[in-house]
Amino acid sequence: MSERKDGHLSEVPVLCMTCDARLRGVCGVLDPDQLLSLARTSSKKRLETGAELIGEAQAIEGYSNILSGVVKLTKGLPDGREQIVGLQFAPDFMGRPFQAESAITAQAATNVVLCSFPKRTIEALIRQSPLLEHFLLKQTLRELDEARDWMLTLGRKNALEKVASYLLLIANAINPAVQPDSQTIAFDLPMSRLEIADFLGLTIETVSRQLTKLRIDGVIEINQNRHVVVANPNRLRLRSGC
Amino acid sequence: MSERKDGHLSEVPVLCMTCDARLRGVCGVLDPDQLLSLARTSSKKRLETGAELIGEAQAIEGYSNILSGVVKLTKGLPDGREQIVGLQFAPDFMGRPFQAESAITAQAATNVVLCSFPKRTIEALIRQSPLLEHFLLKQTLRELDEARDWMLTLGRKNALEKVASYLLLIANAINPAVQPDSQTIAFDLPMSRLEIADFLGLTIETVSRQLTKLRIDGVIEINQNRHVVVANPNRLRLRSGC
DNA sequence: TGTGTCGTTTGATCGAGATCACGGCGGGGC
DNA sequence: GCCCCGCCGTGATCTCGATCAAACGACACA
Repeated sequence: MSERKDGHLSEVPVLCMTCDARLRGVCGVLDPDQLLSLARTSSKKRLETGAELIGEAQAIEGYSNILSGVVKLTKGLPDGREQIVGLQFAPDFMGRPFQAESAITAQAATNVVLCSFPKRTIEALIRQSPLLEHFLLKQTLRELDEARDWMLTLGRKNALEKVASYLLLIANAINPAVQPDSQTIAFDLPMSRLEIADFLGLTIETVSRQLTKLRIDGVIEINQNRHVVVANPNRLRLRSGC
Repeated sequence: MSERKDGHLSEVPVLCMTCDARLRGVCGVLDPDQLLSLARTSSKKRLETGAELIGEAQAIEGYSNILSGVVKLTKGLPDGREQIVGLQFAPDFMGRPFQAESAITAQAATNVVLCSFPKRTIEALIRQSPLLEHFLLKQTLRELDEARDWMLTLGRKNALEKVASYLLLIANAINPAVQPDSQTIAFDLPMSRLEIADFLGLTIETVSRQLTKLRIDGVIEINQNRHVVVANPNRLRLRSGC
């Protein structure tokens, strides 16, 4: 298994032979029998924006490969306050092994296509295949690193730095081909202002104002609310606090 | 391997035969040869409060079992702002497999005793022993859950809720014997006001004021700055936002 | 062409927590 | 004893982001 520069695994274990070309046949983690049993139980699903994959305290029924789109993981307080605690992009593998019920809500932030498997099948495979467990450990460690990075942002950055950090994060996640530092990047925001606010621990008004500030300062361009152009990513990095 | 109610593993793989009785000989994860090679390379270390185990961007040289004390994991911004992104208590296993250099700083928050092993030894063992990797996956998943819980606190709770949440977290971590919900608990804070502030994304003044508020409201007692008595944990829970 | 809704922006005001300032307490060295 | 220094508490003030309020643009639909 090789790694991309950003730490994502570029070759994920094949978890479904019916998945798209990028995932098909890449990895020798599973033997043909195992692949077959997976393929028999897997199913491709399309989710509309906003669809809930699983809610807090619900029983965990399966695991999924994200084939396209963005899934947000959220936690809420009883009074309705919400915090996004993680984002998952293709080709992430989603699921929480060894646990009966979910501690978080998973929801489609964009239209999402995923390939999902029953809990039992995956857990049986984990027991059989140390390589699969190794893969899961690496992905979990990466998610932990990302979560800790984000804790620094949530706890210690101001609103402008948070928004700048968010734009850089999305740019990297969506555009995995690593550019030289100062090259123009353009991308569509996969989330609404409310979702960005819930990710950053801010309100929509503050997010909007900081985006406007970055626009007026000439750091970014925004078209039709969602399309962002960053002429010089270094100027953005300067405003991200690190 | 069995789990305590709070999700910690009560029986960790033996990683050192010279460690204290609680850790010695508990687990069949490693075979006698492996144990022997570990014992040969392991060393017991005592660290004073404030001692740094590893710094950001430093090469990772080893792994450790915490035998006693509390270790804080921090990330900093270039201008000096700091955020604690994790706390580790005995008998946690500390280390970041599969990575050449550390993304965080690890520092003793109290006096700490640990049993440490060279990187090469542990990584060789991981390659040999799927059970050890399984153990690491479970611990990493637990740390990820804890990090995400804390992201909700950092992003969406106010100062009073943060301090109340912190007290509950410490009470549980230090006093792993699970009490009935409403029984009096008492413990020593393992961290200074500055460290608490760096954990909560607040300033020392705000931490101090919220502790005073809880004291005046009769929710907690504080003696000699560090010793805390919570007569009715439910009253604290009510103020923690969840 | 109006009319509704939803997501967003912008303006005005408020307030929680940061910042600045100072004083108290306790432990260690001499 | 005295002084010093690190940690802590508290008061006064300021500021950033929340809150409240209104309007705008895009789109759907009649």
